[in-house]
Amino acid sequence: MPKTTFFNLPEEKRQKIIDAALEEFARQPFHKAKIATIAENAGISIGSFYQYFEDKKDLVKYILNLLAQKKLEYINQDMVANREKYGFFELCRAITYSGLRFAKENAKYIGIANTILADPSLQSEILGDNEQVTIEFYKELLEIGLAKGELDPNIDVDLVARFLTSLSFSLIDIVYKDRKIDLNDLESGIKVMDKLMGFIENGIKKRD
Amino acid sequence: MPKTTFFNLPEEKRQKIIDAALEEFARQPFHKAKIATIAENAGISIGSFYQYFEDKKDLVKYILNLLAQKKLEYINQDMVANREKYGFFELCRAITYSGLRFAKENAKYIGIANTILADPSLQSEILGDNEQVTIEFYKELLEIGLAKGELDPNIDVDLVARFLTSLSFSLIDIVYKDRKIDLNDLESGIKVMDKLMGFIENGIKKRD
DNA sequence: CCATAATATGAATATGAATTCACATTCATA
DNA sequence: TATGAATGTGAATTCATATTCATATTATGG
Repeated sequence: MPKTTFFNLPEEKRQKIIDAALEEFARQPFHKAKIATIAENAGISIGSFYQYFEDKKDLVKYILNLLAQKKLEYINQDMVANREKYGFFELCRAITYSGLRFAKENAKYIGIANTILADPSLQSEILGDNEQVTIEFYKELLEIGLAKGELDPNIDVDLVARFLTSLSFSLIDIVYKDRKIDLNDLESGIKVMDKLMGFIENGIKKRD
Repeated sequence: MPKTTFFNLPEEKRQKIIDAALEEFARQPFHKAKIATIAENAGISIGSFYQYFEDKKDLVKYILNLLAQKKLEYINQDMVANREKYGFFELCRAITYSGLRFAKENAKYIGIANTILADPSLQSEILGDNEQVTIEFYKELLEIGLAKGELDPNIDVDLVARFLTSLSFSLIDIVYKDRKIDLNDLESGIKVMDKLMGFIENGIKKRD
């Protein structure tokens, strides 16, 4: 957690620091990202940086949390809260779509988590069980879908949940990495998503 | 490329160095991996290391090439050479299966490429178009499948090829990361694979 | 307007490796 | 077995950065 001094800062200055950090971590992996660069781009001195943050890890943790939070804001909270009211595939589509919008609007930053997590020693410490949370969430959706008879009762919930999690990351990857897919044109992104959903739906929906 | 001195080394010693490097790069991302540790575990001096390799990058490139080569050896060369003789899904299964066997037998090392490539500055330099090659390969298989009428003519070859590539990485990921799936029991790995293939087949095969 | 606290600063210091280098050892050949 | 070229060595050097700290500046409230 940043020190209180950081939170005492005027909004604008705080944002400038966050932006500079995002910029740097998007460009470099943790061990190459320079505090000096971040400080310079934020228009503060190195000393000030240490006034605000415990150390580099403190900053990175904070940045990752911000991103996670931001991503959450993209998903339709009503749907999540009332998940029983919606169909499984409907929910899946909505979640995937929100992921897409997030990726589109934060293209520069979605690589950060991956870059950071490439360091096994940071993995456990910083992100921990974030992925696990996603898997659990999908499992819950699958259980609901099964109870409603929407899904093939033979599916292995655990396995499919893992797939869905993995697929959603893949999707982001495809949209993010491929220059072929123009992020400014959400249409094409949606096409990709529909393809993905088609795979899944065909794979696990209940057959008559 | 390692210097000639490296290739003059007795097989055994060379292997020891490679093993030590694999070990270290599997544990640490590029910038944290220590030459000193590699040298020590290989039973050579740091000085010798620089007798054999230009620098750290030189070593990493070499190691990644070795892994890529090794992975290739796992796929059925006959099937690849005579790809027209086999069905699309048959080929997909075989390729995925070989990836699985590779993962099983090299569990420790399959994270290396990912870890290395998390560093954007190494990405282009070291791996470059390795992924592109995979995409192209799948595209070719898809074209053949289309020509034979095995596949839904409406699929977007480019997009599906990207998916297949991404999925194959996901599969490895799932098998690799999840402790739930016991790698010593290839059976369960095959089950995962069949699930995956089911998704794909249902998603893109020709319907009557 | 002063005193004290809070904040800002960047040069100085600490740290952690990569890389070099001067010297030691081994080995192939005469 | 003598010789020097090839190889081996790890302490010393260099370099890049995180972190600290003494000092300056600014804010606060009495």
